[in-house]
Amino acid sequence: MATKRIPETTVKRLFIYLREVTELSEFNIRTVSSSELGERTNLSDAQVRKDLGYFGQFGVSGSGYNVLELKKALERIVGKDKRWKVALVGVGHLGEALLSYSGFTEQGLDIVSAFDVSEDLVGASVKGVKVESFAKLREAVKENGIPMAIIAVPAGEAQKAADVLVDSGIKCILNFAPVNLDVPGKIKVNNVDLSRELEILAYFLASGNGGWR
Amino acid sequence: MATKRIPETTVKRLFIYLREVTELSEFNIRTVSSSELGERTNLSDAQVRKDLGYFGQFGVSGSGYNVLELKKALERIVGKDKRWKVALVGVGHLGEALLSYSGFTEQGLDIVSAFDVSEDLVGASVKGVKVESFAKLREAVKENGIPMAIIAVPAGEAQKAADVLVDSGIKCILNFAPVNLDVPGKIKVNNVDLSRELEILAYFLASGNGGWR
DNA sequence: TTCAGTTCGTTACTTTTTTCACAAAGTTCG
DNA sequence: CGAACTTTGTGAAAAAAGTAACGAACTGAA
Repeated sequence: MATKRIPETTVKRLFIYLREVTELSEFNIRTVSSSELGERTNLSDAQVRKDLGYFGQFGVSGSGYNVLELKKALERIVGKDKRWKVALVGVGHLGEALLSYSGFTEQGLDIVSAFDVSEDLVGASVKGVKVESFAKLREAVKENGIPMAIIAVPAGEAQKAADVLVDSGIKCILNFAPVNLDVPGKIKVNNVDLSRELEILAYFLASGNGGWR
Repeated sequence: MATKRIPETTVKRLFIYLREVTELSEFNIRTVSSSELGERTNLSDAQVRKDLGYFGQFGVSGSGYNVLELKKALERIVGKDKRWKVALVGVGHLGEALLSYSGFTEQGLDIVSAFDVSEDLVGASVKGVKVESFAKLREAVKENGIPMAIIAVPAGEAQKAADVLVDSGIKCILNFAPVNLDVPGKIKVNNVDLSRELEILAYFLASGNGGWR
């Protein structure tokens, strides 16, 4: 493997593989081949082998991958042996849904504090997390060394939220607001635009819908 | 332009451009150059021109693109001149957040009916949309010719939901459940895995976090 | 009108990502 | 053990995506 650059597309797929081997392990399935894994994930066998190949040799010729071993290896690779603190900015409907979502905790991600501008919300406790005033965001992130944040505020407020987060020393941001955040290059931003995902589907419907995949 | 295949990456960016020109038009800005548009979206000017080039010639040498014209052209291209009916399957926290989200309506996407297995929810009205029994999903989608659906049910129920949707003649699915849905190839699926988006950020933190972008 | 300065549209080039293909390694079964 | 399979890991080939470069078109000022 040496020190080769890992494509981001590969990184994304690692989580898909991990999800799959986790499920296989729950069914006590011992081994899985690259083609089986590919079928289950709609990817080619070659893609699976190449992706895993970036990180070492996990397979056995003739029989495939040991499910438990691969699971452990992937967990180590993606950093699932650690837990991460996350700050949530914006406790509207989406923010609340994110707080309620068990998926984060299961994956080692703990939303440790939530912030909102609404005085009605501040002080309330949503799913065991106390909502604090937006004014305290900067200090809280700084003091607790929280490395990542979720922005779930309206589009108009998102840049302001990002500015405060950047100032507080945040490292990465998951942004749900439909705007392009302007942040320093060293900060990694991941954008999720809920309506755009549906709009893309509408585009395919509109454009004669024929032949994808 | 002729009949050239449009890369999906380009399609995704069209929505980013559209968002930007919409904002520019609200500020009564008349023209925008590919480099300005690129700066605002963190893309290269060449990228902008190339993407738009797939669909025709919208620019004027020496001055750039007419904002209003480009906006209209993009709206037509992405099908925003139409409205789309959407079915929502699963009215948990996330489903509720999606129903409350104004972004969909603004973008021409109308969640016209919602379905859930919980008897407590059925009959209730969430944001003006009546929650119906999951048992009625098939018929409702069929009768109303609803072309797309959102799956916002727990992972364990997602495949079942997808099966019913496929059977009812759905064309596209936006899937929030962290599973790979097994559906016929003619059905377009878009997956959004909320926790994975955060996990990817955690991966970058874990992996020495140096040098992206 | 002319000229210097912009900016597009497009083709050629570069880089990245995916797929192919096959030797080497491991398995299974008689 | 040996023969017939299976399956990996990995370079080489192909495809896709992104960048660079440049002629042509347009603008605006002198």
